[in-house]
Formats: sequence, C-alpha cells, structure tokens
Amino acid sequence: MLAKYNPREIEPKWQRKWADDRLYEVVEDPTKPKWYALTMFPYTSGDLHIGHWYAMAPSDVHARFKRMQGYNVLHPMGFDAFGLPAENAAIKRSIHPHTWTMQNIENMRRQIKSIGAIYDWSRETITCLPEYYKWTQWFFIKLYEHDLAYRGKAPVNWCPNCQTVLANEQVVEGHCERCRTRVTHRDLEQWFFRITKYADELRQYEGINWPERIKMMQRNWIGRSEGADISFALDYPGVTEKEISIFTTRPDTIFGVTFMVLAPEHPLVMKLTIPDRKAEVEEYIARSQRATDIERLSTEKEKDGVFIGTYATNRLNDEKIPIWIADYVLMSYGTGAVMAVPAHDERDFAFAKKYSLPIKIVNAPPGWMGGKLEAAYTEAGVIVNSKQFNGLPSKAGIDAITDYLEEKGYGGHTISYKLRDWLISRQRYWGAPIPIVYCEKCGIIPVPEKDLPVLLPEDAEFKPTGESPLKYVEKFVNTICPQCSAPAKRETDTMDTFMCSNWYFFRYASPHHTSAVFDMEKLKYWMPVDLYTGGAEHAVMHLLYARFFTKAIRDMGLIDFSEPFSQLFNQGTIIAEHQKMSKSRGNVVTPDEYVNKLGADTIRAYLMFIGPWEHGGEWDDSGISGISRWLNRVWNLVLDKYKPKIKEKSETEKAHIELQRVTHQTIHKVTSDLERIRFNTMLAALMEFTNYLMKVKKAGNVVDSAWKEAVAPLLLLLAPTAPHFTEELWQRTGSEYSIHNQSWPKWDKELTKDEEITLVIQVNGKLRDRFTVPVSITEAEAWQLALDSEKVKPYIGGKKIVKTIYVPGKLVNLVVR
RNA sequence: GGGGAAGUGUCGAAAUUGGCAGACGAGCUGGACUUAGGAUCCAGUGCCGCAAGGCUUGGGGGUUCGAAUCCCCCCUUCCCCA
Repeated sequence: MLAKYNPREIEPKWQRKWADDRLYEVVEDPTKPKWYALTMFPYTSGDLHIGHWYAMAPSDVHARFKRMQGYNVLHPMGFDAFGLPAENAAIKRSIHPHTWTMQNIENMRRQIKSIGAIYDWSRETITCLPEYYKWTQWFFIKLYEHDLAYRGKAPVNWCPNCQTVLANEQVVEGHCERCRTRVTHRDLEQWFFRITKYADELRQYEGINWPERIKMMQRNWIGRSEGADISFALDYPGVTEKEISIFTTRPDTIFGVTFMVLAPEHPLVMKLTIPDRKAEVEEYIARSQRATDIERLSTEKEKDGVFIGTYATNRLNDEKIPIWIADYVLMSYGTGAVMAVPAHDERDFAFAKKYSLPIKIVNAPPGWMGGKLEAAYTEAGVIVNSKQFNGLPSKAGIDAITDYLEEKGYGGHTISYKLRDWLISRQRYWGAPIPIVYCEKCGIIPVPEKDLPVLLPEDAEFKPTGESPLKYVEKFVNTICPQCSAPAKRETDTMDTFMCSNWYFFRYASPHHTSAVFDMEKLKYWMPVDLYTGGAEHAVMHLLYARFFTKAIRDMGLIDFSEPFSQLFNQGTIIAEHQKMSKSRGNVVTPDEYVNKLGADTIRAYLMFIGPWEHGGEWDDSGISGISRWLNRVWNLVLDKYKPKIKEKSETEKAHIELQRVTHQTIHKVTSDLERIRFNTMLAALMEFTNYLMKVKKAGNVVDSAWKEAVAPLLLLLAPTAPHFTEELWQRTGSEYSIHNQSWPKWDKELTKDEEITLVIQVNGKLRDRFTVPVSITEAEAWQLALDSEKVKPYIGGKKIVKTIYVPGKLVNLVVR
C-alpha cells in the first residue's frame, strides 16, 4: 500500500532538518555570483495573514530558483518594529510597547517559519532593538553633519479634545480617529531631512529595472514644474513686508493678472486683512481647514474665496490688484500664493466669473479677433496687451518676461516641486530617539558616536499629552552637554519609522557588526538588492526615502552606488470580502488553519496559481483543492512504481523522443516563466507535464531509464514551489540530500523542437481547415494542401484569389474576391 | 478632481506580443469503481442551431489579408494623491 502524502508530518520534519543542517545560512563566496532577494519586511502588527504569505511565498520561490541556478542567494527577513500601534496597545491595554512588539515578533516568526522559506534567520534584523537603532541614530547625525537634517517650524495635526498630536493616519476625514473631534493644526519646531536637494536625481531611474507605474507615481509625487518666482509690491500701513512672492508656470501671462490669491493659511493673510473684513476672512479660514487637499484641488468643487480688502501692485504695469484668499491655493505648494490670470487659467476663470472680476486677454488664441473668451485659453498663443512683449509666441514669452523680471530684480527663473522636505519628528515614545542635545551655551549638539545609542527609557508614561512622552522622563531629558559638560536637555521627539526602514536592507549584509555601521567588504559583496518585492502601497514614501538615503550616503562617500534596488516588483493585494484585510475590519484570513489542514506547499502553490502575482485578488479557497489534487497525483505518479510494457529500446524510440521533447519544453517554459515572474503559467506548465506523464505511465511505452529521466526534472522544477514535498519525494526515490542543493535542470534546444505543427488554412482571414504536418513542410506543399482541402473549396470556388499570405510554421491565408 | 492600471466562459485565468480565442485549474453534467468519501479515474462543458454553420474577448468606430492584442470615442471597475 502506497504511503499517503501527509504534509503535516513531512513539513515540520524537513524544516527541522534544514535548520539543523543550517542549509540556508549564507556566507559571502567570491567564487559564486551573488543574488540578493529581498521581500519588504513586515510591520509587527501581531499576526500574519494570507497577504503576508502572498508577499513572502512567491518571492521565496523565485529566490530558491536563483539558488538552484547556482547563485549565492541572500534572502533575509526581519521586522519593522517601531511605530504607533505598539503605543496605542500600551495606552489601551497597559502593556509596554516593547513587550507587545516582542511578543508579536515571537508569534509572527513562528508563522513565517511555517512558510518553509530559505530565510537566513541568523541575519534577522529588528528595528526597535538598540543594536539596530544605534545606527539609525548614527545616520541621523551623519545627515545632520552633512546639512541634510535641519530644524524648522511645521504644523502638526492637533486634537483639541485629546490634547494630543495626531499622526496623519489618525486623522480620518479631518476628524480625530479616537474621539471624532475636528482636528486643527499647530506649529511645532521639528526636524526635517533635506530630500528636496535630491528632487531632480530622484526623478531619474537609469540602470534600474522598475515598473513604469511606480516611476510615474514617484515622479508625480516629486512634481517638478519649471516657472518663475515673481514678487508683487505691497504697501499696507504697519506691515513690514513690502512685497509678496508668487510662483507661476506662466510668467508670459503676467500682464493679464487681475487679482491675486493666497492660501487661507498664508502667514500674511491676517496681517493684510482690513478690519471690517476680518470676521468674514476668519470664518473662511476656519471652513477651509475642514477640507482635505484633494477636495480643495478638485475642479468639480465650485471655487470660492474672500476678498481681504488689500491690494498688491503688479510691477510690470503698476496696476493695483485685489488680494483674495481661496482654498484652491495650497500653502504647501510653491509660495502659497498665485497670480490669477482668469483669461488663461481654468480655475482663475471660474473664480473671476463667480465674483465678476475682470478678465484680461494677454495670450491670443489663433484667429482671435479681440472678442471675449467663453472659457480660459490655456494653450500656447501669441502675446498681446503686454507692452514690449507683444507678438512673441507664449513659449518665447516665458523666457523673455522672466529674464526681464530677473534684470529688474522682481523675480526670476525657478523650479518648483510638490515634494517637500521630509518631516521626521514624531511626538511619540515608540521610535528611535533623535540623538540631539540642546545646550544653552553651545546650542544644538549631536550626541557623539561613542555615546550611542541614546536608549529609550523603559519607564515612560504613554498618556496622550500632546507632547512626546519622553518629555516627562526627567532622567532622560536632563543630561550634560557633550561639548561643555554644562547641564543640557535632550531632544524628546523620536524619528519617523520610515527612517528605520530606510536602511535595513544595508544592515542584512552584516547584521551583527558592532564596530561600524557596516562591514564594508560584506556590503560590497551583497549590495545592491537584485530583486526587491513588496506591495505598491510603498510606491512613494518608503521607496523614495530609501533612494534618497542611498544617494545621501553615497555623497558622504560611504558607498559607491546610487540605487539600492536594481529591480523592483510589486505584487498585488489579496483582499477578502471585497476589502483590504485588516484587523479593524475583521476580515483577516489567517494561514495557520490552512497550513494545518493542507500544508504550506499547497498554499504556496495555490497563491501563485490564482493569477499573475502583480494582480492579487479576492481570497477564495474554493480552488485550492485543485492544487491538493495535483500534488497528490504527483505523489502517486512518482512513488507508485513505473511498469514499462515494453522491453526493447527500438520499440520505444518514438515515445521516448516525444517524452524527451515534452520534458525539455517544460524545463524551458518553467525556467522562462520564473525569470519573468509568471508563476501562474509556470504551474500550469507543470500540471500539463504531470498530465502528460500520467498518460505515459498508463501506456508504459518507454523504458524505465527514460521514465526516470523525466521524473527527476519534474521534481527539480517543482522544488522551489513545494520545497518540503519535493524533498520528501527526492529522498523516497533514493536521491542524494538535499534536492535544494541540486542544479536547476537545463534544456537542450535541439530536443525541444517539434516534429509536427498544425498548419492553419484561412480564407479571407477566417479559419477554414487545419492539418497536422511535418515542420519541414515547404510553402508549395502547404499551398497544395490548402487548395486541395474539401473544407476550403466551397469558399474559393468561382472566386478570384487576389492575395496569398504564408506564415511559415503557422498558416496560409487566401484572400478571395 | 488629477494621475495610473485593467475589463476575455459560471468563477480564477491563458494566448511565446498582430496569426487556431478560452491552455491550466475551479465549478457543473454524465459515467466507472465502490469498506458510500468533500476520495480516485474516464468523458463532456463559451453562446445560438437538429445540422451544415454562424456568433463571441465591456460598447461603438477605424487600420490590416488577419485584432483580445494597434489607433480614436464612450462605459465600468480597481489603485495612488504626505
């Protein structure tokens, strides 16, 4: 009686053996080509769901494939362990964030191990441990020393009811996530990284293989636009500012300015508002704070605003123009002020119509006779009503007018980005403390390297106060100045967790190195990452920050490459009940019960089979039995003894050649699908191969050695997908341990060649007949076949053949009339 | 609103990139075997039609001998926007 496939028994057995043998521990080996395969490390939320498997299992399959191809493969795993949920758990359930996080890691590590991946656990990296965040702090200081970190004022989300600062993700449609109170803003002194310095370089993707989609998203995020800064004169009693600066991409239309619009939160608004408009302006500002940026920028929403009662002067024609505020101008973009040219901007046009503001045409559309415009004319035209610039095409006008402004000192060429400097201060406990000391005498002093890490004190209060909990830990705050030894205070904000995930992939190269941030030799061997896989939700922030960081430390001379991830691949999202899986929605699908019932190998294969990896999709376990059945068939196919019905080789020639051909075609197909990251079709090919082998087995028409030559590749090709299953079969068929140390099968191109093809006969492009013919068929023979076909004759009888098309190996097409 | 991706059987999806539409699975329908199982094996399964045959890749138009694939317009869904 044949032993049954029992994953519950064999999976833990092999996992134990692989761990005992340290099969997947990896060391630098200059004799082998390296392959660094990285999956985005998970946040320590507590438990793993099927979405984590979807990220980890297929990438492990690819890494295993590379390993069998002879690469020295680094495939590490770790945990993104700092962050707000740990602190919320502390507040809600009185459990210390450290305890909560480490417990979660324990659980998640156990769950991840059940996948059966080749993770080298000796390299595990956890961002909330001092041995890691010491170096996060070290990098902060490097950035500070290179003028890439600075302090500045920035608004934070503030809940007046909870009296606390809120992270963006805690603000839901303008309200506090916890108490539903309307969120307001407050200015705080905070730390920034000067990512904008790299804005232009970050738009370039030379030498890296990234999805167009992600590059597009990053470029949009950076949002470069060329234009001009132009200052308008101000003269308002009691206000020291004598000018106001705007950014525009259309300086060629400056003579058409009929009003100016400031963002409601522009610092000059309250200073410039005349007394009897104050109430109205204040009310508008309050109202605009409720809208999100997306709502404010929507062209569907009717533009509204308020005149603040003051005028600015257009220095090019000395016209006085009224200053308005409107929420379609954002403080965060450009200078927070725009010159409004209603004739040539859609939003300005709508605004001018609504408030009956003048519309002055300065850029004439082709054939314009001086009449009024029905809508804003935003295309290129010819400059009119603009003094000495009249007659210039608008494109040339942009330069001419900007040059003139520059000459007069009223402004000049500039490039504006949507990208803002990266605010990294968090008024939170559970993060890496910013290693800075404030001394009354010496000012801002970075903590010296020898004093790192600045440890998070264990005994902080996590009650929401609106300030960092660290502020109330006296032992932490009070220190001495590293420079003059006078009493001083520590910075109490912690760093954004994106700073931790910014560089973890560097750490895996030498995770336990203590004398420096990296072991340079090892770093040089492994970096950059050859294939980085993860969800598209990190398209901008994490991936952009990691690129910025890499370029920044390159410029410090720490490394000599510019891009951390040579290839990027985004898998899709697994959803459940038509929504993203999340604890709060209660639709989390846990893999544990599936592992228990069906085994990891089945789930690995199923996740890859449901569709292209980049698609993701609804979790639906109804199809999983197809994989189960298939693996059971393979199990029986391999273990149930093959009984050839023939003895002499000559009899078997034709069947043997065909078996070889199918085998080699399968090797070719599986290899190229793995290379292209098309796991679903790879599995379909393996299933077809299995079906074919079942037929051969039933027929018994090849000799035993030929059979074995086909079964071995089947197991090897399946090994990355079903590592435990194939290891067991490999052993049971008496082969040498471990299957995972075997070489990837190679195909012989000669053997893959078909002897016969299907020749398709078309008439006027429509299929009329088909023949199985030898590949060697000549064009003349093909035509003979077509013309003699009984099925074709009725379609050509009595008609004239006007054209013939012959596609060798595929079809003939007769065009008749 | 802007930017992006995608629409193919009952369902998940294939189609080596302009050349046999629906591979491989799921489901369903028959059948075989039966120590009655949600097991295994065999056959069938896009739609209309008794058939010959016709129709069919969200809808409409176009290019081409030939279009799921390329171009234009429209519709729908999903993703991203500190």
